Amino acid sequence: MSEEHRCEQCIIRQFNSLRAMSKEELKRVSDTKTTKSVKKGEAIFEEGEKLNGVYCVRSGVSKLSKLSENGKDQIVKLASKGEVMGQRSVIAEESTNLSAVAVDDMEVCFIPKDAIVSALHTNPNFTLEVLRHMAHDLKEADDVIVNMSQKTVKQRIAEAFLYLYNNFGEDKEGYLRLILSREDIANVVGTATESCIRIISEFKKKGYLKSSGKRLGITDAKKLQELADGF
Amino acid sequence: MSEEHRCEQCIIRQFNSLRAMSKEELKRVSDTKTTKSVKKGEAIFEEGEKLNGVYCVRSGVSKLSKLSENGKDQIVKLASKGEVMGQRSVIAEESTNLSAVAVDDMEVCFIPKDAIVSALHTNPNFTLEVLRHMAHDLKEADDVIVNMSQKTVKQRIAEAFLYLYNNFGEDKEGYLRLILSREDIANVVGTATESCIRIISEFKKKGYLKSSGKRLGITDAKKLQELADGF
DNA sequence: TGATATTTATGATAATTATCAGGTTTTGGG
DNA sequence: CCCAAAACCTGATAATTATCATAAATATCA
Repeated sequence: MSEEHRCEQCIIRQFNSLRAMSKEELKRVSDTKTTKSVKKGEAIFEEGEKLNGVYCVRSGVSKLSKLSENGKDQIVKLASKGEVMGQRSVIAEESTNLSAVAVDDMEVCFIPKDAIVSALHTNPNFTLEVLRHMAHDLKEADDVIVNMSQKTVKQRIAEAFLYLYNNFGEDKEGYLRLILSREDIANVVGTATESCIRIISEFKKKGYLKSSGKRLGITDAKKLQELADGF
Repeated sequence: MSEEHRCEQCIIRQFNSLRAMSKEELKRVSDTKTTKSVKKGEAIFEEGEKLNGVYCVRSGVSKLSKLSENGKDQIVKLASKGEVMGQRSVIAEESTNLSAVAVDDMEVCFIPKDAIVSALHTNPNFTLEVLRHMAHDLKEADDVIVNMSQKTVKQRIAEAFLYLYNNFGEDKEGYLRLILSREDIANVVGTATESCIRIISEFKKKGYLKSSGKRLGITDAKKLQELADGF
């Protein structure tokens, strides 16, 4: 299975910190990694687990979420092609605070921690690259905090659709490529599923969104943007 | 001014990533750093600025906040002794997304970026140490996101007081050492100032909090904890 | 110290959002 | 293809929170 792809040739790598690795380091990663298929809805890892490595997404999308006491999931991030999941846990040598569940059918590479950790100790370029990524993630997290506390649910939902459009694009008929359930959207935005459904219906009536089957598409991005910005 | 303290002897350093620096690197930091007093209410840097270095807090507390469109500040973090501010901006070579304003009278050391950046490129231990700190901050940020979206204002205020107690302690009479205005507390919690005041009044009536002048103290930590956890 | 500004407080009301309860539609597996 | 399960939808209502208005207490400083 691990003969299928060599990391050295993997294009995915260009998108993440692994590109800062040396030939030798990459070889080691490639020799120890395993590729894994994950069906839609399956978990890759669960909150509280100790991870023995990181997961590099080859295809598909995973939701990273955290359960709260009241039983609701808060989706903190959607990880897709090229993103590495579980870094934080490996770096800080703690158990994960997030669960990763496949939103799509996925292909992920599991890279045992040893190869990562030893590179972190010896290759400052790699470490710095990981650090840059994490700095970026932290900035994004700050933005999310501000949005959560200062914007209304309606604004946050408008923003979520623009996010889905910008990060995952749309198909030829103008429907968002990433298909999320209303419940998942609610969990991204941090609201009740019913409230989310109600607002999506409203947006459809007003002509900002369209739907066909389970697919949703944006029909008036400008209006959504205005809404998200608070007019 | 920079002769006042040598970083090599500075105890503060033990609390942050600088402890992973070599003797030579520290010497360079110490030679280029400047110490600065900041009066309560003064800004250390403002959102959008490009930082030419980082600020290491020697004493006092600073709020790191972000302005939202509606004119409200969201406080994302309170930085105190030993914490380094502005790292993210320097590492990612972007302008800051946060403003830093003194909550107390403060003493901070400004460390020009060159000394930091060159250490990041050559000393993997230092880079890794910074990375570990950032991984920790990111985990905390995720927790904040979940709290913001899943907990009520009342729960978040209860939590905020426990946070203030755990991180800054109390004086001999049992009042919180860090004195924040109701508005600042509201901005930490992400709510309207009036709502914050109302809930603090309620907590005082119920005997969870006490106040004297501008000081506030916890009188029933257990109840606050139960409240924060949702009974 | 007294005048002024700021902060804290509280009431009334409106807006937002969650919850509960019942539907309908859609989907996926046998 | 059919049937159960899941997802989606809508209404009624309750709970939470924001907003506006106004007053009292406190801090600041000339």
